[in-house]
Amino acid sequence: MSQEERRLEVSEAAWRVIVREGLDRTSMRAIAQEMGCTTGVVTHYFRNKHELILFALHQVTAQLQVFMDKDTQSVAGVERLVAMLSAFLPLDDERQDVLRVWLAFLGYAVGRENLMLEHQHSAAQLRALLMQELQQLQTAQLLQKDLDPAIEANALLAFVNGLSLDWLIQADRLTAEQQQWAIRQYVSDRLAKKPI
Amino acid sequence: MSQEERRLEVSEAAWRVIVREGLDRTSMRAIAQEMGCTTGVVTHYFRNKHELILFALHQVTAQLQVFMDKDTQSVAGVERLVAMLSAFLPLDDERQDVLRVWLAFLGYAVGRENLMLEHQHSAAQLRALLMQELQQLQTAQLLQKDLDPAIEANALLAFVNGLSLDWLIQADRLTAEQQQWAIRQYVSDRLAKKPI
DNA sequence: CTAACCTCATAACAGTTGTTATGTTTAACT
DNA sequence: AGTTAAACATAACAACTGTTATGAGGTTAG
Repeated sequence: MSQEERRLEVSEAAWRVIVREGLDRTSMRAIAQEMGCTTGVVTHYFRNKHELILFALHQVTAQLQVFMDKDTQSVAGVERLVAMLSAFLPLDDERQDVLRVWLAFLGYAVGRENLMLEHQHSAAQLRALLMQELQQLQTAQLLQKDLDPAIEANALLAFVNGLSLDWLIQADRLTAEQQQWAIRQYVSDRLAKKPI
Repeated sequence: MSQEERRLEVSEAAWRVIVREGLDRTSMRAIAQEMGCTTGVVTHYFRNKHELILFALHQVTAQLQVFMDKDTQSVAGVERLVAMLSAFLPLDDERQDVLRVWLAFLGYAVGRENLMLEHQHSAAQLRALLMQELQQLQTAQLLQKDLDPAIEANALLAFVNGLSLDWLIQADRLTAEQQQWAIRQYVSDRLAKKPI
C-alpha cells in the first residue's frame, strides 16, 4: 500500500469521526482509534493536525469531482448538466456524508481566513467545471441565447447549495426524486432552449 | 442591569469571539476576556457551556426576527416580502456577522443530533413567518394563483440560503444591491402576479 | 447594624488536546 | 547477512479545556 493510499485511509477515518462525533471532537486519538491504530500512524503520515485537516478538506472537492465524472459518463446534452449538479445534492448516504463533512469544515472556517480561502478556491474550481459545461451546451445551441455562463454557473451553485442546506435543516426533507425534479425544473425553465 | 440583559452581554461577547477566532476557540476564558472580566461572570449566568452555546444560538434566530420586524415596518404588498427576505442576506456588517455565527453553529451541529434539531426548529419558525406573509399576499391577490405557500416558503428559504452561502464562498461577491436585485427578480418572476 | 444575597474573582481540579522523542518491528536492498 | 529505512507503538510533555468550590466586596432588606 502506497503512502498516498494510506493518507487517504487516515482521511477517511477522520471523515467518519467528523460525521459521527463532530469536527471539534475529531482528535488525533479519535482518528487513530477509528482506524484501529494508535496516533503513531496519524503523526507519521501528517506533519501536524492542520495538514491533516487541510488534506481531508481537499478530499471533499476531490470526491465531488469523482461524483461528477461518474454521473456524466453516459449522458449528453442538457441531461449532462443535470447529472453534474446531482453530485452536490444529498441523494444517497455517501453524498449526505460529503455534505456533512463539507458543512463541518465550512463552519470551522469561520474565524479562519485561510481556511475560508480554501473553500473559495474549491468552489471556484467546481464553478469552472460548470461554466465549461454551460459553454459547451451554449455552443451546441441547447441553451437560451444571451445567457452568461459565469453568472448562470454561480446561480446554479447557489441553487444546489440552497437545496442541500434545506435538506439538512428542514424537518420534512425532499426525497432524492424531488431534489432531482427541482434541478430539472430549474434547468428546463431558466436555461434550456427547449423544455426537457 | 437585569439578569437577562447581562446574559445577552455574555452572548454577544461570545458572538464576537466566534466571528473573530472561530467557534472551537471560543472558550469560557476567551469569552470572559472579551468582556474584560473573568470566567466568574460566565459561570454565574450560565449553568454550563452547553447552556451558553444554546442561548447564543437562539439569539441568532431572535436577531433574524428583529431584522425582519425592523425592515417590514413601513413597507406593504410584495415589497414587504422582499424586505422580510433581506433579513437573511449579508447586506451589511451586522448581517454578515449573524450569517457567520449561524454557519459556525450549523457546522458545529454536524455529529450532534440535538443541536441539528435546534436548527430545524429555528428554521421552521422562520419558515412559518414567511408562510404567513405569503398567505396574506395571496389573500390580497397579489400573488399568482395555485401557489402553495408551504412549498414557496421553503423554496424562498433555500434561495436566500444559497445566496448567503455564495457570498461567503465566492471570491467576487455580490454587492448588497445585487443581492436585493436577485431577490426582487425571483419574487417578481415566480411569485408576484404583476412584475414589480 | 446586621444578615442575607447578588455579582464576580480566584484558584484548583481532572481530563483532553497536539506535539515530540524514543523505542520496536518489519521489510527492502546490497 | 548486515544495513538502512519505513511503519508503526508508546509514553511523556506542556498547554488548554470545562467545571467547581471558596471567598471577597457591594447592595439590599429587616
